[in-house]
Amino acid sequence: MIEQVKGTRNLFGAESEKYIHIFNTFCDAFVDYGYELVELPILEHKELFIKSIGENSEIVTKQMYEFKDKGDRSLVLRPEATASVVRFHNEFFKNESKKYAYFGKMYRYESPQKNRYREFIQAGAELIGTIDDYSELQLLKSSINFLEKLNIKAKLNINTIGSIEERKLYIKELESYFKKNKNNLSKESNEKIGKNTLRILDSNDPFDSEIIDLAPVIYQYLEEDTLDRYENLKHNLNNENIDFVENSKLVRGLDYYNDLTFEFSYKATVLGGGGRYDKLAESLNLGNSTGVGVAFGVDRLINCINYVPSTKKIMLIGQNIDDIKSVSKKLDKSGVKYFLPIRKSKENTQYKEAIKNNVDYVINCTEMTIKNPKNRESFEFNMRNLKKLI
RNA sequence: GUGAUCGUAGCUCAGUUUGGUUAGAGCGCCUGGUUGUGGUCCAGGAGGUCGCGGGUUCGAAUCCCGUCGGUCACCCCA
Repeated sequence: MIEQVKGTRNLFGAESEKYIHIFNTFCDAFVDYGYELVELPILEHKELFIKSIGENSEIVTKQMYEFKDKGDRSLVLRPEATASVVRFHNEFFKNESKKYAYFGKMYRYESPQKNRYREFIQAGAELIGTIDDYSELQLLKSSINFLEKLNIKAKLNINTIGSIEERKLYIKELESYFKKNKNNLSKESNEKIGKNTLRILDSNDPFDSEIIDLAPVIYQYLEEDTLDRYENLKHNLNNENIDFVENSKLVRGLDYYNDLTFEFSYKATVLGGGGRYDKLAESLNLGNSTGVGVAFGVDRLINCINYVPSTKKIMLIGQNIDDIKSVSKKLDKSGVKYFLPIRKSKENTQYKEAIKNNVDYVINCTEMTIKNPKNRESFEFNMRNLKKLI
């Protein structure tokens, strides 16, 4: 038997219903509020991610699906979309400021487990061009609105990681601190010293916790301007009554962020995150647009929400096509949607099919009756009776 | 990349310890009948390369090796 590719997912039944609901909710929260939906290619040049995410990042060194096409181009399946959106923006709207929304598949070659797939879906939003603190605020507000519409009470964690220069300084200090204490750090963390020093802060090995707790905090290495901007954001959030937790150890996996970084988590799961990326366009040689963005893991949202569709399901049954046709014509005219039996099987079989599909009303097109299979109520079929029920 | 665990019918699983006719069950599916305040009941039927490949053996679902896939954890992340 041909098995499915490792780390891919088939969304079906209740899961695909959730998928539709999440997409619709995403459009309600972002697209309907002026974020323009952009459907970008899954294939991109490898270079785009090396120059944006960072040469030494885990994603670039280990996790990209890459190959040469027949024209000898080095292509990859996109591991994330922010760099693509920045590429798109600067290709077509270089001197403008715009808001974007995207919803699509991403690919990372990792070992799959709960809430982590090799082919996964991200829903994200980006504000690109000349942006400011108000841009950050509204992105966070839209994100919270999105999660609330999905009935998720997520926790917002925020942090500032300063400019790239400030961060360099901090990393240097952190590196020498960790080197001094390397005997009290786990093997994994030791391997990261010098290569991925910041990421050590993220370690959840209890052995590391003491050293990490006593590590120098980034805020000591930031310029007054940077801290002012951060204070300003916190002020704005408070002003909007948005709950957040400040976490000086919040370090995100992509190199291009500066100043603001944030994450939305629910229980132990990170549902989404993002931040500011003012130098991303520059590092791609695409100009000097600034930006801020968020991305949500749609698979994680699917795994986390409870959702029962609220529209009533109706199914028509009957063995005579003409009978069904006359009823369906009336429903079509009123814009009422319905299921049809998969074939002209016997009535009892069709009735069972309706029950299996969990429909709310069955219309028997031969008897011209409406039946509720849950409580066995029966009504004469006409549009007035039906409208009363749905 | 590392580790644990699983893989037999569409689904849930028994059978693997101790190798032995033609590999089973329940549910589901199909056909016919029954019921018609319709989900019941009866009869019949379809459906399996026992994940895949190799090895040991007279003989492998069963033992050994490899591999692919699922689940989970580490790592990392959304």
